[in-house]
Amino acid sequence: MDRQRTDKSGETSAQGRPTLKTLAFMTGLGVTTVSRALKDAPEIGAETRRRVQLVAKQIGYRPNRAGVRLRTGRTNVISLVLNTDREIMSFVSDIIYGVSEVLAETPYHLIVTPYSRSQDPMEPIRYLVETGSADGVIISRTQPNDPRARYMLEHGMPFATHGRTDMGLVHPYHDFDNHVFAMEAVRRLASMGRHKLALLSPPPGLTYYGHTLNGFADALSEVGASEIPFNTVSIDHTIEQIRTRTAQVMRRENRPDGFVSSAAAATLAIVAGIEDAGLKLGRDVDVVSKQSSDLLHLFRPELLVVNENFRLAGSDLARSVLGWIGGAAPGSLQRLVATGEVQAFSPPVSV
Amino acid sequence: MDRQRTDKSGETSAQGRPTLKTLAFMTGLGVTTVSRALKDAPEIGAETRRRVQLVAKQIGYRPNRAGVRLRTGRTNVISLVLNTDREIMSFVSDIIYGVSEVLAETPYHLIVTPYSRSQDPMEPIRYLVETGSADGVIISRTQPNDPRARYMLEHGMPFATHGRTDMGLVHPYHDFDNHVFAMEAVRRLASMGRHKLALLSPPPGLTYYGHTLNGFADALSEVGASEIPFNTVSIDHTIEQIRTRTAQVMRRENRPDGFVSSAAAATLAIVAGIEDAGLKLGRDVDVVSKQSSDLLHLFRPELLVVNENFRLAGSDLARSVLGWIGGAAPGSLQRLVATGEVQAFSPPVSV
DNA sequence: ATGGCAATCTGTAACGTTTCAGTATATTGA
DNA sequence: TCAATATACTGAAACGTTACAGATTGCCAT
Repeated sequence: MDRQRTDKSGETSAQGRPTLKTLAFMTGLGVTTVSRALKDAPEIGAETRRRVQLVAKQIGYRPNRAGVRLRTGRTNVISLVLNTDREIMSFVSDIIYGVSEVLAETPYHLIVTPYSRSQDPMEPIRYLVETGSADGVIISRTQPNDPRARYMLEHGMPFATHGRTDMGLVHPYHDFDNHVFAMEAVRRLASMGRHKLALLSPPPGLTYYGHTLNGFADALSEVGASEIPFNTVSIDHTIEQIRTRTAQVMRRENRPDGFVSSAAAATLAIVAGIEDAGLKLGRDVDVVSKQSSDLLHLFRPELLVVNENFRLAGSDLARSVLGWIGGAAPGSLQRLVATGEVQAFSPPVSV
Repeated sequence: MDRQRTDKSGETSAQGRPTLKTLAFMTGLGVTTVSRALKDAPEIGAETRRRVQLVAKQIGYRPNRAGVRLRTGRTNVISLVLNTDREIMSFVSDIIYGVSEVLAETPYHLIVTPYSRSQDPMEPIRYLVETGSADGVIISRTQPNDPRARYMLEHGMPFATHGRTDMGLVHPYHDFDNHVFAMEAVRRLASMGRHKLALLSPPPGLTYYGHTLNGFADALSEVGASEIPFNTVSIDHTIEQIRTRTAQVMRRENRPDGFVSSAAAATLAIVAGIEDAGLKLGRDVDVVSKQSSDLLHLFRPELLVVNENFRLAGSDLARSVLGWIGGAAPGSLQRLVATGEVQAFSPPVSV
């Protein structure tokens, strides 16, 4: 049995939603004419065009996505590829909101394609490309030599990355300037008299790990501060791991008097570790942290923060992919966001 | 020009991905036979079936979604409808992870359908139903008399709600027992000698607002405690609003000595407000809060918490919608999750 | 007049799938 | 032996869309 009762003439009987055939019947034109009239094709008379569009609006015609997709191969879908087991207190929702915001004005749908710990990160990408399930893809956790970017470039799938790559290939990206972030953080700590600094870095392997490390190192030598190694943990470790590791290092003789943290959740753990060791934030040690929502000052007003806007990242990434799909040069769709200044919430305690 | 070069026989030339026609050509069968063999139809010979399935696996055949969708009307899509401007420190990512987790094992894709402050919450629902863009829908921010649920029920769109409705209609839901949560919270506070309690409630209008209020009231009378009105704010208000309102109420003579908070982010604001008023958590006042990730004890170890698992909610909701689509009785797909016990992280200070 | 041409419009086919209505062959019952 | 029937398979049509290759009309230059 057929699920829809549409008679040959295209007259919708009761339930079926209108199709081109319906419009053709109502206007007395052929479906081809209707189709072209709706997309403002040049060889359609001005009056016919207006008439068709009016009727279409009146009866609430919406093109059938499956029909378009089958015929043209265009899916009107953007896929956001997400790792589902990193990042607590996650920025993921912000990115999704940002992407949604942009796609809402377009015929595009957002589909979320997950992959997990156990999987090859290439798997969802291959799936999307092979099945042609999306017109464009957004990926995060970008690596300097990212096989996903290379693969999509080779296969002509438009995409945008959250974070840059570093393999001489040109593609849209949105990135936060973590080099400058780390430098500003170090400078700020130095200006407060902190000169033995530890860095809680992003996970090694991701591009911004390098950016952060370089910025940190550059600023250290600029201000003449020294590094206390803290590289056995990264922001990908659990809260507990970071906390105990921080407590350990804070109990040592040569302990840091300043921390730079690349993520808000991790900062909670660092502070907890500091206090576990019997030390006090703002007196014995200062911490500069990135945050994506304005909450850390509630946690400890002594914290110094730099804001990273993931919602902006999301909308920017969405616009970039759409731009590439629309024919723009991928090289023109790259954006490096400048770090805002380091913000304090309580007056600094003199050391 | 056609985007794909597939000759009449179905032999894929280079780039095109295999279709039923390809399989038909390779096996020497008709497309109908191949189609039926792949879905284990009874009138296909056992050997043929195995042969077709083998070849299909070998060449990596995947049914074309647009083809299936056009022909059958099935989209293989579940839509998660989200409000994009509530909830900082949002549980949204957890729900998405939970849903993804379940859908990953199925042919279903997850599409995120947003709506914002300015829009009618019915709009995305109508869109989904009218365009048939999804086989099932998940909604949150459920109301006792929810027009979205009613509409989808009337139009035969399977769905599941995060939170219950209360209009005598039966549909799948996943809900956290906020009645019990509020009761346990009050009991715990009372057991610590706190008897003037304030409730930071969910936004009025949502179903669990009522559940929470009732649980709070029931327990108040049970333990003989009294309520300090705190209903000019809800967890939907901004951090700043909650903070200043808390500080106000804490400066009054008849101030609360205990808070029950329905959301973790709001709890940060409550504590900030308490401290703004020069009072101390654990000494002057205790706070019981729900949280969805295990972070509040880092914020203030004196906080008392109850965990709500949104990832579980997501996977549960996904399973429910799939179940309904698959023909299960909607009434059998309802789940009320019991509240875990109130957890403390530091020994209670005697009052 | 006639051929050419621009301006509008139209029918057909195809995208990949599933369903309907068969067809061909082998098997059974009388 | 012949018809009835079960088994295994098949072609055609349809879902809604767009691209291709016309078709029709009127108008102008020759």
